Amino acid sequence: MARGKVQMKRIENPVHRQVTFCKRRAGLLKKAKELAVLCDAEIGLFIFSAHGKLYELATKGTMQGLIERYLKSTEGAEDPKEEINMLKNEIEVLQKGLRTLLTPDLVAKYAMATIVC
Amino acid sequence: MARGKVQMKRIENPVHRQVTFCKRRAGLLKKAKELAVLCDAEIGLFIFSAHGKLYELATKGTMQGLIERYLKSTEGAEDPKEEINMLKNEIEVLQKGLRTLLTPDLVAKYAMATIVC
DNA sequence: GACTATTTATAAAC
DNA sequence: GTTTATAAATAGTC
Repeated sequence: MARGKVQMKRIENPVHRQVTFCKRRAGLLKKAKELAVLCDAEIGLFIFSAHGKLYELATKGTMQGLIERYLKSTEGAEDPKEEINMLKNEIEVLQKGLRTLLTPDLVAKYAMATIVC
Repeated sequence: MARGKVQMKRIENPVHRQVTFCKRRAGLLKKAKELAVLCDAEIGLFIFSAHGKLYELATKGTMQGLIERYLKSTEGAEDPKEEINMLKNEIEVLQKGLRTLLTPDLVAKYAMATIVC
């Protein structure tokens, strides 16, 4: 994001990857706290490093408490909801990829604009 | 963050709060995905809006799977003795670092030798 | 682990 | 939802 765009793929250089992990992890935790404070939300966030180390944030109470709330709010429709969300995510990713390749006339030609229901 | 700094407290205007919630929630989810991809991390993130609506992201597998991993990695680590020992070790390391910097007369002057209980 | 040049995120205003 | 001016995050560097 600075002094050069970043490619959205795994950083291969282990030193660069570790440095970026530290910086962005700190940034992510900060943003999560800010969202919770500014907008009165409750956030549970946990990050496993590639080597298995855990970093966590629970903006209210304990992570266990938030996890219980999460499980309660999802119980009853777990599997279908999970699958639907994963499929929606995949569609989103594919569509973003498509948009970068398609010119407006190609879109018109193949009517790709209606790819989404 | 733009056209004016933001005060780190709950946004009182409900419209502003809702708009900010949508924008920042999207930003937070994006940042989490980026961290996972760039640094080969696994992230579980769930957000309850002030009104109880759930937004979630699991960068690998399902949130249930990540929660299980989280619970495993934290179980057993709650032993107070374990944490006390780790903190004592850290203090020892820091003190050794200090001693390499302090000359005897500085130690005498500030009585740093008694910094630990 | 501090310093910029840049990119990104986003608050306010449409 | 789009735009735009500005604040924040951060990639590369030392």
